[in-house]
Amino acid sequence: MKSKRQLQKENTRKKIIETAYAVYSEQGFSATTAVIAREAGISHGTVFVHFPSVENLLCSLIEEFGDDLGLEIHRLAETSSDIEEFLRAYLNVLARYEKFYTRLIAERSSLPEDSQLTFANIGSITAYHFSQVVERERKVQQIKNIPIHLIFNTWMGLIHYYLLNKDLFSPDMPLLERFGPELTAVFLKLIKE
Amino acid sequence: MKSKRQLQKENTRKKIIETAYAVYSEQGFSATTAVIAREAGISHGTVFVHFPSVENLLCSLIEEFGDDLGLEIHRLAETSSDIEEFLRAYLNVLARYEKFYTRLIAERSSLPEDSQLTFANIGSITAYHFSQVVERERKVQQIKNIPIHLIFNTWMGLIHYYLLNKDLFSPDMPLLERFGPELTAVFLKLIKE
DNA sequence: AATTACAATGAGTCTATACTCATTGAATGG
DNA sequence: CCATTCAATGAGTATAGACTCATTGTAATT
Repeated sequence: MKSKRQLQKENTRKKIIETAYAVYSEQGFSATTAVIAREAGISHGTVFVHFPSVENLLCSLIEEFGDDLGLEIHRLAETSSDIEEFLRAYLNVLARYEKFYTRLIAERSSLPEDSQLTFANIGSITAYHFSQVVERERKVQQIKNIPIHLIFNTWMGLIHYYLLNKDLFSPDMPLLERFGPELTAVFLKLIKE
Repeated sequence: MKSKRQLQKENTRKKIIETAYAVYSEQGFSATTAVIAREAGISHGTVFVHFPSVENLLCSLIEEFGDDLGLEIHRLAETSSDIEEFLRAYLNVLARYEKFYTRLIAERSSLPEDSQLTFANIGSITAYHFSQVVERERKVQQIKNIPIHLIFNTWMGLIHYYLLNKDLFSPDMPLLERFGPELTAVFLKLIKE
């Protein structure tokens, strides 16, 4: 049985994580603890009651995010019947996290090393499931004779390039909503014989 | 006729630009003016005699870099006989600036707005010449019926993705030297019928 | 009811780094 | 040869932002 205090503490921790997620999504990772505390409606010092450092907060946040995203991608890889369906579904999931994900890829190099590693895991998981789906597809359809990791990297490169240049391509609406279908179609056209 | 003083001043300015270029290439743009001054063998205050702010120094630096790179790409677009030759030559030029260029794309979002705009110009110039070369090629060879800007963005996405993940793909040697030819070959295979 | 534990507070400390400016000494010009 | 200019200096200032800790008030325990 959880005491009132424990519950309160957990709530506060959750509140910080949620607020940090929202604030970082909007302002990027240079947002300060002061802003997060204000938005969360708590005092500045409280952040450090729950997390020993911003670095630690950030890492917890990315870990949680990675677990979520990884889980969804895993599910997609199992349920999708072909590569087209998988790519579409993948972009739909990514679209839900678009702002945060875009911040991650845009500012990755300025994150603490721990956070970078945690984020790199998300990449590995995605690569793994992507490869599975393509291998399955190869038995059914003609896909160009190109190493699978290069096919994957072309896909990720294309999606990341668009996300990173959202200001250029789709300044006024979510990028994946605007360009997801077109990018999927073009990518499929490229990899097929 | 230039006085000894003018020469001295120009030299110091050049020295600062060169040193900043080298330091930023190695350490990223979070490198401090203190480090640049030390490496340049001048005192800290001198930096601010020549540039009103780090922001201004950075912008001058990127402008100069962009002019160089733009000029070379322009030349390549005119001299290359086909797309394969152009892409090869393009990567060779980029390889000379690899470290700095990679820092730019990795840390772009944390640069001051001026610098981001200056850098965006480099992208436009590249896109323009790239398109020219592909249009020329289209008359000679079968290239998939895909809008040219998407072909360009796929190429840039692929190259940037590899540069941004250099640690993963080629931690111990320049990335473009290691992967340039392979990436060119795969890209050409993708866009041809 | 009294005592203890502890989540939360927020004013205050510490550090990093951009930027300033009075001073210096060499180059320039009359 | 003296006066003036100005590039260069580097100790000093200002600011931002992470992190601390003595204090507070409420929940838990006795």
